[in-house]
Amino acid sequence: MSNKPSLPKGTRDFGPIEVAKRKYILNTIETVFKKYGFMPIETPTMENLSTLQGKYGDEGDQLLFKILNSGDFLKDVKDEELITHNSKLITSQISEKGLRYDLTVPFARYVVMHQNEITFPFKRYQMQPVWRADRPQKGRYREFWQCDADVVGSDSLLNEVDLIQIYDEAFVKLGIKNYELRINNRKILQGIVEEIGAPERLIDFTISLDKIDKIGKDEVIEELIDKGFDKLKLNGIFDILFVQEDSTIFLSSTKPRFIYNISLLQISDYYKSSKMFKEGVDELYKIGNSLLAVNSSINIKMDLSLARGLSYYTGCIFEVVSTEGSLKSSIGGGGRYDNLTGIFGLPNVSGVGISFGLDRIYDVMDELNLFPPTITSTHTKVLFCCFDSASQQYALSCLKKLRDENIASEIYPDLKKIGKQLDYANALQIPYACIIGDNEMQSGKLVLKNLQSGTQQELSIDEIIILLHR
RNA sequence: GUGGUUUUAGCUCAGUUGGUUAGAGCAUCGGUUUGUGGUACCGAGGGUCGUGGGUUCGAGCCCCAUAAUCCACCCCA
Repeated sequence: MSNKPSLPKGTRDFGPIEVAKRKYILNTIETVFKKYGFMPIETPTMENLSTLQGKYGDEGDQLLFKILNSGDFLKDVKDEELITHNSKLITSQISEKGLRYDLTVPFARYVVMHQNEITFPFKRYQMQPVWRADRPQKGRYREFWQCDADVVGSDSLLNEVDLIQIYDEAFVKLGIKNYELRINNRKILQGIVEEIGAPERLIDFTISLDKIDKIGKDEVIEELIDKGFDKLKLNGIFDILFVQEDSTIFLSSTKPRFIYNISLLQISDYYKSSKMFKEGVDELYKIGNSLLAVNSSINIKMDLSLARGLSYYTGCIFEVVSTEGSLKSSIGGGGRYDNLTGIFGLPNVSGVGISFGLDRIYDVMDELNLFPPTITSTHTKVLFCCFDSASQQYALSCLKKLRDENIASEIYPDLKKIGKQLDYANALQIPYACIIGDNEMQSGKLVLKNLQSGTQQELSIDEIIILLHR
């Protein structure tokens, strides 16, 4: 038992049943993506660090997994630089590539590189793993899958409306009925920080704001003052931000009904004086009206304290949380980004997208027992169990016939006792066993045993095929 | 980056104030039953108790260090 193998921190193996469950989620989401007109692409696991860095904020940059250059990677590092122990300086010289941190930035890179082949607006979906050098904990992994749907090359808010419906449709299909979709608009927050005279400090502001549920209004104000925000100007803000309680969009339990009360926002001074603030509010208002038009029963809630960490968002932002179960962190998120392709040299192409967090969705569904019981590790319908090598030979032609009929089947390869062979079928939840020995070979009638009911009957192979096709 | 938790059989965990040969359940394999599984019964294999030091006549248990793990914060899917 020396040298026990282990996995890198934050990574996991997936056995047959886990893979089956994960594929169930992926297929469900993919079906919805396709239904709304999205097309699949895939991008490489690794990207140039220059593509990834500077897109996710300082925090994100630190969480990038970097790939050591091949060969003599220290060749060009000068001795005096090594002595400085300046990791940032040296890292940039010994690492040029990194593992993708999300699917949005690689997608923006893809759009720029393939802009001449793409018909805009381009609606793509992408389901691939991403990597973050985070410290693992509940619902947090270093390797996890995201399922993204994005539209680029269209400013229309109908895209937001479509994406919101995709969220709802997918989660309902998966059985996650108790979820909450929170929506906000970065323009509103941007308008606020501009009005309080700190237009460059949106992220700083929102990070503190995000804690309002946890630590309360007073603490947030205190933290913002500590960060150097103007105390007097801050006071006015929270009158507006507390409007979030009244501006919840929800459906009454009896009759579908939108309540989208932004009247308090509209009369606020910010709404009159800040163009940015007004735009953000108007966008949310339009989205709400469109959702009303599709008579959607979506549980969506406007939450002005929703911030989201990724720095590339500029418009609407979304976040999805399961309100049932022990996992409190988000199982989906997204938003509009106006300048992401601009960074790569293709300006004036706005994009908006959403992401499903496969692994967290799995955790929620597993805890709440939302997977259909029909998901099993094997697809095998029939296991051939034979008494001797002669009947094994005989079984081979039967096996072939079933497989030709697309009936998943297999033969137990070893000549063990029938009981052991049936144990194998039970362990794998194979529904039928076909038992063959001397008697069966002579009569041509095989014993087909239903392993759930325990009943068995003698049938020809053709009769078996008919029975299994039902 | 900060704080805490846990670490004993393949898995989940017991293990008393420090005292002979470290246990259970599940899983695996074999048998009861050589043409029929799930239940039941019997049996077997499998552990330098995370690692390295220390205290002691004696350490799974006490002390120090270290690693891994999970959880919380930060941040995020």
